[in-house]
Amino acid sequence: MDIGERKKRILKAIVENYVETAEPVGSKAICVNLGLSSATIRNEMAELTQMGLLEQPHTSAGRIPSAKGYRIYVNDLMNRQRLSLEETMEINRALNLRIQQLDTLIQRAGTLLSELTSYPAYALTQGKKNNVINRFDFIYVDRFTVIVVLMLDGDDVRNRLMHFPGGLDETFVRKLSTVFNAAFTGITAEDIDETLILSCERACMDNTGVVAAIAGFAISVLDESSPNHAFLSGASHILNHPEYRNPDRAQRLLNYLTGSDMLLRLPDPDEVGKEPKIIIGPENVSKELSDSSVVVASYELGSEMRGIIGVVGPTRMDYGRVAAHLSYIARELRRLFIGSDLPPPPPNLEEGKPRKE
Amino acid sequence: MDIGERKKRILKAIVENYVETAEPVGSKAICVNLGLSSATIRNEMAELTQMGLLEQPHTSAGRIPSAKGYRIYVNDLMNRQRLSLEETMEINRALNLRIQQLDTLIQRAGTLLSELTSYPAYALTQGKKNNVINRFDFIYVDRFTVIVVLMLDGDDVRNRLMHFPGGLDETFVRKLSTVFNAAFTGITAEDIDETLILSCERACMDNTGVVAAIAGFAISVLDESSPNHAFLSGASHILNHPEYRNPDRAQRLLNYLTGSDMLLRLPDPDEVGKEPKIIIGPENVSKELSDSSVVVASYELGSEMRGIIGVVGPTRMDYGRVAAHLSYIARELRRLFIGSDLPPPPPNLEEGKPRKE
DNA sequence: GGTTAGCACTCGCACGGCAAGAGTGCTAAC
DNA sequence: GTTAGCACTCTTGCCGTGCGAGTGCTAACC
Repeated sequence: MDIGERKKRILKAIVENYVETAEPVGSKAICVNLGLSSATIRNEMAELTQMGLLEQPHTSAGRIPSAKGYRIYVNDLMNRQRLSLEETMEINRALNLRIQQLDTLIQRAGTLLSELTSYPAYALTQGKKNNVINRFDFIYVDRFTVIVVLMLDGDDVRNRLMHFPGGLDETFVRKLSTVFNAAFTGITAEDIDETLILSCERACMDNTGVVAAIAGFAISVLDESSPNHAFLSGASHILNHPEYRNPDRAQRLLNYLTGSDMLLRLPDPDEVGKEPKIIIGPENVSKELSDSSVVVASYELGSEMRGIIGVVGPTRMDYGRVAAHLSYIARELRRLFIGSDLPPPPPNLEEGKPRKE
Repeated sequence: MDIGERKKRILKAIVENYVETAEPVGSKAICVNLGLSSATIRNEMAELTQMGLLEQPHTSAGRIPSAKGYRIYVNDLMNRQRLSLEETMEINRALNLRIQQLDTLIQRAGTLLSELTSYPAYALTQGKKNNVINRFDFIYVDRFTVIVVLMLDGDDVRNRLMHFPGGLDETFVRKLSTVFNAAFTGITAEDIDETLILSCERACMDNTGVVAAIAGFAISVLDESSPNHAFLSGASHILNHPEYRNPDRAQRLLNYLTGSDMLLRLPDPDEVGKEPKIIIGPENVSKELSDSSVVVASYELGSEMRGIIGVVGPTRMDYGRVAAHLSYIARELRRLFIGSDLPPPPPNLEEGKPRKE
């Protein structure tokens, strides 16, 4: 859409004024900044309204930007903001704490994003599907107890302590190790069936269900090893914004955000670039968000984990500010991961050597 | 406090009417049910007000129960409610799904409680502090990679895959195993200090930091092994209740409930019995809850995990109904745990043998 | 003496009218 | 093309009013 230079300046002024005040913007409010009389602005406003970039709540009120107006603002008019030194310092400080779990890091990033922007933030982790078993190890604890250690693709390691009231001896456990490593490595959940388990039982000469129990553990690990989590932070922030002073509207959004199927509705990391993507009001696919906006970016932590992180707020959102924060946090996540002296493939979500700090 | 029989009946009627309608209760509203004239009720009401069991928002309004009034209602007057068959069935259905993680089970119980009562529910898990190491095992993967498996008290097992770019051979790993099992078992986080690590390094003849890295892992496991989690469900339910239609008040409670220090402020399971404990308005220690009530019970899942589960809502809460639900869910959690054919000490949060279903 | 009918009184609340203020669209002059 | 001026519209806050719910008190009643 090609609109004149002056119209752009007016639209920009209206958006920024409205974002700040949450009140419809009248012609007088912006005429001083633009060096034009209010009448001129009114004429332009009328045209911008005709073009669908502005809306008028009622005849004698000022204008507010439409979704289309925001879109043009975001695409062409918005100043790319940079964070102040203090802000970047704050982010660094909050994220650089010794983090044990990648999950926790992401959750903290979400909380931080929410605190900095005063909007609810969500962070989605999408664990890599390490659905291939690389090796089995069995630790013989005592006659009734064995620890089964399963190594998966992506250097993920899982264990389970298992009790077998029937008792078993070390020779049998060694046998188990041989058999399972031969039969169960390089396979996926679908490959494990009755036949495979039966053949293992025969190979181990087991009729006590030990083999079946271990196979069950393997299946459950393969099944659960796409640990998608969604973290929501600062949901109550929406109550600060006048558009959600209406409790019903606030509740609708809150319900949507905390709904159990949230995970399914979040965009796929593939669809979201590393740079913040801004989705304005009706551009959202889910109608519950049709009067809210979303700013979202994807992150990737090595081969281990990826996901998206973003904020949700009213369409009247300070997109520039939010995008700047989000962009910085996403970049920082990446840097933290690559820049840390983690060994390249991070062992089981934690670092292998103490980190220098 | 000894109040007359008739006053009790009146108080009970007022509480129940108020819980239902959320409106101050006038003398006429309850006179038919009690078979007394409104004037008589008025006289009694005046006395109950004098005694501090009722309150009057303003002169020409009805009465609402005071915190003291609720307390007497809860202690003496409330009918113990039982759940309907459908309700118990619903609970059973929701909880009996195949649960992999105890954490998930508790979280689901919280969500269920929230859905059934229409109040926010929180569930706190307080993992047993297994802060003693029982044994070390080392699995030699390749020249640069070792999996360290740590067995803790309470049959908890942790592992970590570690990369050592310097490389190490199998003999050295066996040495590590001997040394660590000798020096590091039966100790707590405080026992691990520079001296201990140095002596291990000497014993292993290690100057590459491998020993230090493994000790670091041990410390981090000991530190983090009190996995307390707090789950909050259905927070947005509060917006349904007229007392929280005021967004500021709603936000205050929401902020409190989602605040990061929530864990610290929840009562200790020891202080809470298995039967629902009802804490009314100002009886709450934290002033943020002074106009809200809490109904809470503790649960215990074997030696593995315990915690509390409860709901938060306005003082005008249907205590009988909430207590009935909470009581049933807490009992069901216990039954699920004991009744399942988990081996008595459940191995690492999961079952050791496939469960019959 | 406890209970009840009656009545005056209080107070919150919803309603309607009114004035003020903000903002517009249009016209005419620059 | 720009701007000053003006009539018009519409919201908002305010005030007074009437209504209704509910009370407290008194006097009669059982």
